[in-house]
Amino acid sequence: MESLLTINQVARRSGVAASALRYYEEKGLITSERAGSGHRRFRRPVLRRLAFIVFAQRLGMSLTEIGVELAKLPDDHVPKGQDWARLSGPWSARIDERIAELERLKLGLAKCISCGCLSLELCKLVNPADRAGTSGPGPRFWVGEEDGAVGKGND
Amino acid sequence: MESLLTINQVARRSGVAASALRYYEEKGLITSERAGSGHRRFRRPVLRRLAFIVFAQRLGMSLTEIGVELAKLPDDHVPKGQDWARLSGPWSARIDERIAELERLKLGLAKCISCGCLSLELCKLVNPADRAGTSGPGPRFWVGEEDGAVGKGND
DNA sequence: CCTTGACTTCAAGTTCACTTGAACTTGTAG
DNA sequence: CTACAAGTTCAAGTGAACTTGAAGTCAAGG
Repeated sequence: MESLLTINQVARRSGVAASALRYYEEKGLITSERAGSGHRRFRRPVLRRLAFIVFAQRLGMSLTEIGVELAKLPDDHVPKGQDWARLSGPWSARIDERIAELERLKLGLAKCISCGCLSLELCKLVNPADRAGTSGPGPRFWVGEEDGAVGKGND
Repeated sequence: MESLLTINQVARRSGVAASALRYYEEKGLITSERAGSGHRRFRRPVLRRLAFIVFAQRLGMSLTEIGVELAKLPDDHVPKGQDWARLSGPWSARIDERIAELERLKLGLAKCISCGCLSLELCKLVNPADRAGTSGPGPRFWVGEEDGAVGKGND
Protein backbone atom coordinates (compact mmCIF):
# COMPACT_ATOMS: atom_id res chain seq x y z
CA MET A 1 0.00 0.00 0.00
CA GLU A 2 1.66 3.12 -1.29
CA SER A 3 -0.65 5.25 0.81
CA LEU A 4 -1.73 7.69 -1.85
CA LEU A 5 -4.42 10.10 -0.77
CA THR A 6 -7.52 11.28 -2.57
CA ILE A 7 -8.23 14.96 -2.79
CA ASN A 8 -10.83 14.79 -0.08
CA GLN A 9 -8.58 12.88 2.25
CA VAL A 10 -5.97 15.57 1.83
CA ALA A 11 -8.62 18.23 2.29
CA ARG A 12 -9.78 16.70 5.57
CA ARG A 13 -6.30 16.20 6.90
CA SER A 14 -5.02 19.61 5.92
CA GLY A 15 -8.11 21.71 6.47
CA VAL A 16 -7.59 23.09 2.97
CA ALA A 17 -10.67 22.85 0.76
CA ALA A 18 -10.55 20.51 -2.22
CA SER A 19 -11.19 23.44 -4.54
CA ALA A 20 -8.21 25.20 -3.03
CA LEU A 21 -6.07 22.11 -3.55
CA ARG A 22 -6.93 22.09 -7.25
CA TYR A 23 -6.16 25.77 -7.35
CA TYR A 24 -2.78 25.23 -5.70
CA GLU A 25 -1.98 22.47 -8.12
CA GLU A 26 -2.90 24.70 -11.04
CA LYS A 27 -0.55 27.31 -9.59
CA GLY A 28 2.20 24.73 -9.33
CA LEU A 29 2.45 24.80 -5.55
CA ILE A 30 1.65 21.13 -5.19
CA THR A 31 1.60 18.15 -7.53
CA SER A 32 -0.35 14.95 -7.85
CA GLU A 33 -0.41 11.73 -9.80
CA ARG A 34 -3.50 10.41 -11.49
CA ALA A 35 -5.35 7.19 -10.92
CA GLY A 36 -6.60 5.29 -13.99
CA SER A 37 -9.92 7.05 -13.53
CA GLY A 38 -8.27 10.45 -13.91
CA HIS A 39 -8.72 11.18 -10.21
CA ARG A 40 -5.91 12.90 -8.36
CA ARG A 41 -3.71 10.86 -6.04
CA PHE A 42 -1.55 12.83 -3.66
CA ARG A 43 1.64 11.56 -2.11
CA ARG A 44 1.90 12.07 1.60
CA PRO A 45 4.61 14.75 1.52
CA VAL A 46 1.98 17.04 0.05
CA LEU A 47 0.72 17.41 3.60
CA ARG A 48 3.93 18.99 4.73
CA ARG A 49 3.97 21.24 1.72
CA LEU A 50 0.46 22.32 2.60
CA ALA A 51 1.44 22.91 6.20
CA PHE A 52 4.15 25.16 4.88
CA ILE A 53 1.72 27.01 2.64
CA VAL A 54 -0.75 27.62 5.45
CA PHE A 55 2.11 28.64 7.67
CA ALA A 56 3.50 31.11 5.19
CA GLN A 57 0.09 32.60 4.55
CA ARG A 58 -0.19 33.36 8.24
CA LEU A 59 3.00 35.32 7.84
CA GLY A 60 1.30 37.37 5.18
CA MET A 61 3.02 35.94 2.13
CA SER A 62 1.27 35.73 -1.20
CA LEU A 63 0.92 32.42 -3.01
CA THR A 64 3.38 33.65 -5.60
CA GLU A 65 6.01 34.32 -2.96
CA ILE A 66 5.27 30.98 -1.37
CA GLY A 67 5.73 29.33 -4.74
CA VAL A 68 9.19 30.83 -4.99
CA GLU A 69 10.10 29.43 -1.58
CA LEU A 70 8.69 26.02 -2.38
CA ALA A 71 10.66 25.94 -5.61
CA LYS A 72 13.75 25.77 -3.45
CA LEU A 73 12.73 22.31 -2.36
CA PRO A 74 14.07 19.45 -4.45
CA ASP A 75 11.99 17.82 -7.12
CA ASP A 76 14.16 14.76 -7.38
CA HIS A 77 13.53 13.31 -3.97
CA VAL A 78 11.11 13.49 -1.08
CA PRO A 79 12.18 16.55 0.91
CA LYS A 80 14.08 15.64 4.02
CA GLY A 81 14.71 17.50 7.22
CA GLN A 82 17.75 19.16 5.73
CA ASP A 83 15.83 20.48 2.77
CA TRP A 84 13.29 22.13 5.03
CA ALA A 85 15.99 23.26 7.39
CA ARG A 86 17.65 25.18 4.56
CA LEU A 87 14.53 27.28 4.38
CA SER A 88 14.14 27.76 8.08
CA GLY A 89 16.97 30.23 8.67
CA PRO A 90 15.62 33.05 6.53
CA TRP A 91 12.19 32.23 7.84
CA SER A 92 13.12 32.70 11.44
CA ALA A 93 14.54 36.04 10.46
CA ARG A 94 11.34 36.91 8.68
CA ILE A 95 9.26 36.06 11.69
CA ASP A 96 11.59 38.07 13.89
CA GLU A 97 11.15 41.10 11.69
CA ARG A 98 7.41 40.81 11.87
CA ILE A 99 7.54 40.42 15.63
CA ALA A 100 9.79 43.44 15.88
CA GLU A 101 7.32 45.48 13.88
CA LEU A 102 4.49 44.41 16.13
CA GLU A 103 6.55 45.35 19.18
CA ARG A 104 7.14 48.75 17.66
CA LEU A 105 3.45 49.13 16.94
CA LYS A 106 2.58 48.15 20.47
CA LEU A 107 5.06 50.57 21.92
CA GLY A 108 3.79 53.27 19.65
CA LEU A 109 0.26 52.51 20.67
CA ALA A 110 1.06 52.80 24.35
CA LYS A 111 3.40 55.72 24.08
CA CYS A 112 1.93 57.88 21.37
CA ILE A 113 -1.74 57.30 21.02
CA SER A 114 -2.60 59.39 24.04
CA CYS A 115 -0.10 62.15 23.51
CA GLY A 116 -1.16 63.44 20.14
CA CYS A 117 1.84 62.43 18.12
CA LEU A 118 0.43 59.29 16.59
CA SER A 119 -0.31 60.75 13.24
CA LEU A 120 3.22 62.05 12.98
CA GLU A 121 5.05 59.07 14.40
CA LEU A 122 3.35 56.06 12.91
CA CYS A 123 5.56 56.29 9.88
CA LYS A 124 8.49 55.29 12.01
CA LEU A 125 6.64 52.39 13.55
CA VAL A 126 5.32 50.72 10.46
CA ASN A 127 7.71 48.73 8.38
CA PRO A 128 6.62 49.01 4.78
CA ALA A 129 9.14 46.51 3.46
CA ASP A 130 6.90 43.52 2.89
CA ARG A 131 3.88 44.24 0.82
CA ALA A 132 3.91 47.97 0.41
CA GLY A 133 5.48 49.52 -2.61
CA THR A 134 3.67 47.11 -4.87
CA SER A 135 1.71 48.84 -7.55
CA GLY A 136 -1.96 48.35 -8.04
CA PRO A 137 -4.59 47.93 -5.34
CA GLY A 138 -3.81 47.40 -1.71
CA PRO A 139 -3.05 49.45 1.34
CA ARG A 140 -0.40 52.12 1.30
CA PHE A 141 1.89 53.04 4.11
CA TRP A 142 2.33 56.12 6.15
CA VAL A 143 4.85 58.62 4.90
CA GLY A 144 6.25 61.64 6.66
CA GLU A 145 5.65 65.31 6.01
CA GLU A 146 5.96 66.36 2.42
CA ASP A 147 3.54 69.15 2.32
CA GLY A 148 3.80 72.89 2.65
CA ALA A 149 0.56 73.22 4.56
CA VAL A 150 1.99 71.97 7.82
CA GLY A 151 0.60 73.75 10.83
CA LYS A 152 2.44 73.94 14.09
CA GLY A 153 -0.66 72.89 15.95
CA ASN A 154 -1.17 69.37 17.14
CA ASP A 155 -3.12 67.17 14.79
CA MET B 1 -7.52 79.90 9.84
CA GLU B 2 -9.47 76.77 10.63
CA SER B 3 -6.84 74.65 8.96
CA LEU B 4 -9.10 72.47 6.88
CA LEU B 5 -7.27 70.19 4.49
CA THR B 6 -8.00 69.35 0.89
CA ILE B 7 -8.11 65.73 -0.15
CA ASN B 8 -4.68 65.90 -1.73
CA GLN B 9 -3.15 67.53 1.30
CA VAL B 10 -4.50 64.71 3.41
CA ALA B 11 -3.29 62.20 0.85
CA ARG B 12 0.23 63.60 0.90
CA ARG B 13 0.39 63.82 4.64
CA SER B 14 -1.05 60.40 5.27
CA GLY B 15 0.38 58.48 2.37
CA VAL B 16 -3.13 57.25 1.64
CA ALA B 17 -4.21 57.83 -1.96
CA ALA B 18 -6.98 60.32 -2.62
CA SER B 19 -9.07 57.59 -4.21
CA ALA B 20 -8.67 55.54 -1.06
CA LEU B 21 -9.76 58.51 1.04
CA ARG B 22 -12.97 58.80 -0.97
CA TYR B 23 -13.43 55.09 -0.57
CA TYR B 24 -12.95 55.30 3.20
CA GLU B 25 -15.42 58.12 3.39
CA GLU B 26 -17.92 56.13 1.39
CA LYS B 27 -17.42 53.30 3.86
CA GLY B 28 -17.98 55.67 6.75
CA LEU B 29 -14.50 55.37 8.21
CA ILE B 30 -13.79 59.06 7.87
CA THR B 31 -15.88 62.16 7.31
CA SER B 32 -15.44 65.50 5.64
CA GLU B 33 -17.16 68.80 5.23
CA ARG B 34 -17.71 70.44 1.90
CA ALA B 35 -16.46 73.73 0.60
CA GLY B 36 -18.90 75.89 -1.37
CA SER B 37 -17.47 74.34 -4.50
CA GLY B 38 -18.45 70.86 -3.40
CA HIS B 39 -14.85 69.97 -2.70
CA ARG B 40 -14.05 67.95 0.41
CA ARG B 41 -12.51 69.69 3.40
CA PHE B 42 -11.04 67.44 6.04
CA ARG B 43 -10.57 68.41 9.63
CA ARG B 44 -7.16 67.67 11.03
CA PRO B 45 -8.17 64.83 13.35
CA VAL B 46 -8.80 62.79 10.22
CA LEU B 47 -5.04 62.31 10.11
CA ARG B 48 -5.05 60.44 13.37
CA ARG B 49 -8.00 58.38 12.28
CA LEU B 50 -6.07 57.48 9.15
CA ALA B 51 -3.02 56.60 11.18
CA PHE B 52 -5.22 54.27 13.14
CA ILE B 53 -6.61 52.72 9.97
CA VAL B 54 -3.16 52.10 8.49
CA PHE B 55 -2.03 50.76 11.82
CA ALA B 56 -4.93 48.36 12.12
CA GLN B 57 -4.47 47.15 8.58
CA ARG B 58 -0.92 46.19 9.44
CA LEU B 59 -2.40 44.04 12.16
CA GLY B 60 -4.44 42.26 9.52
CA MET B 61 -7.83 43.75 10.27
CA SER B 62 -10.39 44.29 7.56
CA LEU B 63 -11.86 47.73 6.94
CA THR B 64 -15.15 46.49 8.31
CA GLU B 65 -13.56 45.49 11.59
CA ILE B 66 -11.70 48.77 11.69
CA GLY B 67 -14.97 50.57 11.18
CA VAL B 68 -16.39 48.86 14.24
CA GLU B 69 -13.43 50.01 16.30
CA LEU B 70 -13.59 53.55 15.00
CA ALA B 71 -17.29 53.68 15.81
CA LYS B 72 -16.26 53.55 19.45
CA LEU B 73 -14.77 57.00 19.12
CA PRO B 74 -17.07 59.89 19.94
CA ASP B 75 -18.85 61.83 17.25
CA ASP B 76 -19.71 64.72 19.48
CA HIS B 77 -16.20 66.01 20.07
CA VAL B 78 -12.73 65.79 18.68
CA PRO B 79 -11.28 62.55 20.05
CA LYS B 80 -8.90 63.13 22.90
CA GLY B 81 -6.14 61.05 24.36
CA GLN B 82 -8.58 59.32 26.65
CA ASP B 83 -10.82 58.31 23.80
CA TRP B 84 -7.94 56.67 22.00
CA ALA B 85 -6.63 55.21 25.22
CA ARG B 86 -9.93 53.40 25.74
CA LEU B 87 -9.19 51.50 22.56
CA SER B 88 -5.59 50.81 23.32
CA GLY B 89 -6.03 48.17 26.01
CA PRO B 90 -7.74 45.56 23.85
CA TRP B 91 -5.36 46.46 21.08
CA SER B 92 -2.29 45.74 23.08
CA ALA B 93 -3.82 42.40 23.89
CA ARG B 94 -4.50 41.81 20.24
CA ILE B 95 -0.93 42.56 19.29
CA ASP B 96 0.32 40.32 22.09
CA GLU B 97 -1.77 37.45 20.77
CA ARG B 98 -0.37 37.91 17.33
CA ILE B 99 3.16 38.06 18.67
CA ALA B 100 2.54 34.93 20.70
CA GLU B 101 1.34 33.14 17.60
CA LEU B 102 4.44 34.18 15.71
CA GLU B 103 6.61 32.96 18.57
CA ARG B 104 4.81 29.63 18.42
CA LEU B 105 5.29 29.46 14.68
CA LYS B 106 8.94 30.23 15.03
CA LEU B 107 9.41 27.65 17.71
CA GLY B 108 7.53 25.14 15.63
CA LEU B 109 9.65 25.96 12.64
CA ALA B 110 12.86 25.40 14.53
CA LYS B 111 11.70 22.40 16.49
CA CYS B 112 9.51 20.52 14.10
CA ILE B 113 10.48 21.28 10.56
CA SER B 114 13.48 19.01 10.68
CA CYS B 115 11.94 16.18 12.63
CA GLY B 116 9.08 15.24 10.38
CA CYS B 117 6.19 16.24 12.60
CA LEU B 118 5.40 19.55 10.99
CA SER B 119 2.35 18.42 9.14
CA LEU B 120 0.93 16.99 12.33
CA GLU B 121 1.84 19.78 14.67
CA LEU B 122 1.14 22.95 12.80
CA CYS B 123 -2.46 22.76 13.88
CA LYS B 124 -1.37 23.46 17.42
CA LEU B 125 0.83 26.35 16.38
CA VAL B 126 -1.51 28.31 14.23
CA ASN B 127 -4.12 30.43 15.90
CA PRO B 128 -7.12 30.50 13.63
CA ALA B 129 -9.04 33.04 15.66
CA ASP B 130 -8.70 36.10 13.50
CA ARG B 131 -9.71 35.61 9.94
CA ALA B 132 -10.30 31.90 9.65
CA GLY B 133 -13.71 30.49 10.11
CA THR B 134 -15.15 33.11 7.81
CA SER B 135 -17.22 31.66 5.03
CA GLY B 136 -16.50 32.39 1.41
CA PRO B 137 -13.10 32.86 -0.17
CA GLY B 138 -9.92 33.08 1.78
CA PRO B 139 -7.39 30.83 3.41
CA ARG B 140 -8.43 28.04 5.73
CA PHE B 141 -6.54 26.79 8.74
CA TRP B 142 -4.98 23.53 9.61
CA VAL B 143 -7.10 21.03 11.48
CA GLY B 144 -6.05 17.87 13.20
CA GLU B 145 -6.60 14.26 12.22
CA GLU B 146 -10.14 13.41 11.30
CA ASP B 147 -9.57 10.71 8.82
CA GLY B 148 -9.40 6.95 8.89
CA ALA B 149 -6.61 6.73 6.34
CA VAL B 150 -3.91 7.65 8.81
CA GLY B 151 -0.73 5.69 8.33
CA LYS B 152 1.79 5.16 11.05
CA GLY B 153 4.56 6.14 8.69
CA ASN B 154 6.05 9.58 8.67
CA ASP B 155 4.56 11.97 6.18
C1' DC C 1 -29.38 -1.67 -15.05
C1' DC C 2 -29.66 2.17 -12.35
C1' DT C 3 -28.37 5.05 -8.77
C1' DT C 4 -25.12 7.17 -5.72
C1' DG C 5 -21.02 9.38 -4.53
C1' DA C 6 -16.61 10.82 -5.49
C1' DC C 7 -14.27 12.80 -8.72
C1' DT C 8 -13.20 15.57 -13.22
C1' DT C 9 -12.91 20.15 -16.11
C1' DC C 10 -14.13 24.69 -17.33
C1' DA C 11 -16.23 29.03 -16.96
C1' DA C 12 -18.04 32.31 -14.22
C1' DG C 13 -18.93 34.42 -9.72
C1' DT C 14 -17.34 36.52 -5.06
C1' DT C 15 -14.98 39.49 -1.65
C1' DC C 16 -11.81 42.96 -0.42
C1' DA C 17 -9.59 47.12 -1.10
C1' DC C 18 -8.89 49.84 -4.00
C1' DT C 19 -7.69 52.17 -8.86
C1' DT C 20 -8.81 53.97 -13.28
C1' DG C 21 -11.30 56.42 -16.68
C1' DA C 22 -14.82 59.39 -18.50
C1' DA C 23 -17.29 63.38 -18.24
C1' DC C 24 -17.99 67.38 -15.79
C1' DT C 25 -17.45 71.74 -12.53
C1' DT C 26 -14.61 75.28 -9.96
C1' DG C 27 -10.96 78.35 -8.60
C1' DT C 28 -6.85 80.69 -9.74
C1' DA C 29 -3.13 82.60 -12.86
C1' DG C 30 -1.83 84.96 -16.79
C1' DC D 1 -11.21 85.26 -21.39
C1' DT D 2 -8.75 81.29 -21.73
C1' DA D 3 -5.91 77.67 -19.55
C1' DC D 4 -5.12 74.59 -16.39
C1' DA D 5 -4.92 72.27 -12.13
C1' DA D 6 -7.67 70.31 -8.74
C1' DG D 7 -11.61 68.67 -7.50
C1' DT D 8 -16.31 66.03 -8.29
C1' DT D 9 -19.36 61.57 -9.36
C1' DC D 10 -20.24 57.23 -11.22
C1' DA D 11 -19.31 53.01 -13.43
C1' DA D 12 -16.21 49.70 -14.43
C1' DG D 13 -11.76 47.36 -13.92
C1' DT D 14 -8.00 44.95 -11.07
C1' DG D 15 -5.65 41.19 -8.49
C1' DA D 16 -5.50 37.79 -5.11
C1' DA D 17 -7.41 33.67 -3.55
C1' DC D 18 -10.59 31.10 -3.90
C1' DT D 19 -15.72 29.16 -4.45
C1' DT D 20 -19.62 27.75 -7.04
C1' DG D 21 -22.18 25.67 -10.65
C1' DA D 22 -22.87 23.00 -14.72
C1' DA D 23 -22.02 19.07 -17.17
C1' DG D 24 -19.70 14.95 -17.58
C1' DT D 25 -16.93 10.41 -16.05
C1' DC D 26 -16.15 6.29 -13.32
C1' DA D 27 -16.50 2.44 -9.83
C1' DA D 28 -19.18 0.07 -6.60
C1' DG D 29 -23.64 -1.44 -4.49
C1' DG D 30 -28.43 -3.04 -4.67
